[in-house]
Amino acid sequence: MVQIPKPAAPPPSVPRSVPTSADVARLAGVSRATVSYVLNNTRAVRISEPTRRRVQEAAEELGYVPHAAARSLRAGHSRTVLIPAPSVPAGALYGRFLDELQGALGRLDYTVVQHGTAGPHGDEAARVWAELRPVAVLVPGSGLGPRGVAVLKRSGARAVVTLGPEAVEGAHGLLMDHESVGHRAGAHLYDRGRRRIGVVVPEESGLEVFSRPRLAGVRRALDGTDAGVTELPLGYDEDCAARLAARWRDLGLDAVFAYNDEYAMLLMRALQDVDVRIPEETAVIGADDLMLGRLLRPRLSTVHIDLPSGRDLAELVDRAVRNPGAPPERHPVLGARVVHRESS
Amino acid sequence: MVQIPKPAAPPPSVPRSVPTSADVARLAGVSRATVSYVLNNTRAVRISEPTRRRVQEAAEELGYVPHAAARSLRAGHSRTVLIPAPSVPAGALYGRFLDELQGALGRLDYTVVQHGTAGPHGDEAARVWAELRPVAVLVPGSGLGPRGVAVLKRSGARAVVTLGPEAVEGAHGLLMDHESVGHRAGAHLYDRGRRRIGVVVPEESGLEVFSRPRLAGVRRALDGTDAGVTELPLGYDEDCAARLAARWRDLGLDAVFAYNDEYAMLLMRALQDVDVRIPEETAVIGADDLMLGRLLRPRLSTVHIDLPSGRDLAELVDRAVRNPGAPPERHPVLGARVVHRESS
DNA sequence: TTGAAAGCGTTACCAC
DNA sequence: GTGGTAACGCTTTCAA
Repeated sequence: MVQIPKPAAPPPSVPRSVPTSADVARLAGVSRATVSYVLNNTRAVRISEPTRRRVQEAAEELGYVPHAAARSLRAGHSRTVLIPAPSVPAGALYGRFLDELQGALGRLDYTVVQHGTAGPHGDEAARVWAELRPVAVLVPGSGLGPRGVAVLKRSGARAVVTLGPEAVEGAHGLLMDHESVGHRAGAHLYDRGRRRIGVVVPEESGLEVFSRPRLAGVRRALDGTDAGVTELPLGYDEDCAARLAARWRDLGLDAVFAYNDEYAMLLMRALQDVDVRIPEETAVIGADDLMLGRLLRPRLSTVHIDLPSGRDLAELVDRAVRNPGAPPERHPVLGARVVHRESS
Repeated sequence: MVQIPKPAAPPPSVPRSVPTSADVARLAGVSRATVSYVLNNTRAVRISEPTRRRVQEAAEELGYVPHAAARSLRAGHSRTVLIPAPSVPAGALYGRFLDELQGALGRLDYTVVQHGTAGPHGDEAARVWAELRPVAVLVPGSGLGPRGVAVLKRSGARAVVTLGPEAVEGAHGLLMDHESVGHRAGAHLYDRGRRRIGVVVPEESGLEVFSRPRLAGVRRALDGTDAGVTELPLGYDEDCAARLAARWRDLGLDAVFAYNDEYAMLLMRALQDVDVRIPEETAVIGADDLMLGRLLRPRLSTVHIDLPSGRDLAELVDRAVRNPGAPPERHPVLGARVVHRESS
């Protein structure tokens, strides 16, 4: 059979295939090099104005769009910052933070890509991420170990930043100190004279990364005092909350740290429905300082967490990319502080 | 100066560059082709077990990870579904929907990429998206016109699906019928005997796409009746809400459709703070049927919106990718219905 | 000022 | 069974 090297004359009315720079060159009557020069505004080479125009018109007419993969393959690097989508429905706080971060990275000329990892987790997922050859990877939550970091770095990632509670070897870290969130909450309740303190632990899987250190923080705050801590598993669901509220008086608690503001709202409502007076009978404190806490009655006390601005984190990434040899930066995210309102 | 073609012996302790399949082949003592066969489990070719093993061990040792860009460049297509991050802080409803969709697409073996477009909007942005050569693009909100769709299709996107309120030429569409959301709310309030109806219109920019049709829907519901509609601009902010509440009695309204549950909560609280009785004095209804509405007192009436499941949308995408010639599917998202609780 | 050609990492088609 | 080789789309030296 004869192999036809190229379809002789593809009817111009049906441009089935995606136009390439070669097509543009052909139409403009120049070489592919010239097309590249014109479309990238290469300063080192001067192209005559008429040629320039012909190329631009040809590109326009064909609807030519450069192929990012081919470009970065040739260049040997990309400016893609990969942010795996958290496997856990993260809170509203994280959502806002992410938006801000995306904007800031965009302004530094990075392309932000959020990758929804369907299957594998942790170090498994790192291999998938590495296939995309990002220049930097920002990993929320925990789950990535030193092995995963190594995989990413070996495949060209110049910066790996974890946003989880603990530092990972080889990676920069924004260390969310959830333990101190719990500590602040526990100390606050203790100072207000509470001694039998409940701590809500969400039943939703994946949230343990945050809830465990928060619980530990409360424990540490009350360690060596006459106060006791009771763990309260709770699903994010009206029924679960109602069931917990139903046995509230048997629990004999005088305060509760409700993991975050959303769980606090859920629990507070359930308690009010069974006539537990807040804060007289039971004090309630949440965390994250969401708007909704201010709208509740009584107004919800909360632990405000000072996340770094998206700009700060974007600059950390940029710094790390520019200087990949530098030792990992570890930024403890401080600034957890109690906002005392009416519920405690 | 003499150009050295290849560094003679890069010290194996410092593998500075990213390992390629050629490196694996070299280490295993086979050709690149064989490496490809082994690592991709190519059925058509049988590779001897010892060779197989050698290749796998070499890949393991080098920490080889295939280069997705090179692969899809060679293959001529990718399985990337691009979802631009909405320029607007979308609500919690959309967030959950997106999570579900990501999972469903992942299960169909697509790679979901959320692209945070920093700068340009609409058809401008389409060019940037097209550079990534996605097999499908899912555009939330409006802003993409027929030109943008054409750009995407010409650069190889086999499916473009818009999630906005109106159909776009050439694109499949999940038509969020926000007009009928407003219509349902308006009709409900009218049926409850309300005649002077306020409609909250968020001041946050970008939300007009949703708020305008919702307002129009209320207007249509009350058209030709003795009821009147008052537009109420409101920023998502306690102060704005307080200012609006302060002049509430001057407005003389007996009902309000608060755009969505979050704005409803904000406004309801502000009204209660100035002793406007709900629902006696003013009925309040929101939209989106968020959990928080059930937790408010009085319980918040709302318009529940039946979004298609992530699985449904994933299947629409898959169908469209498999059969790009098919005419655009237009799915009106129906199922807006009032959930009557206590606030109206 | 423009063109020819090499090469980025991968895979598929043919020979051996 | 295994190994060359070409090609995907792009940029960039080098040469004309």
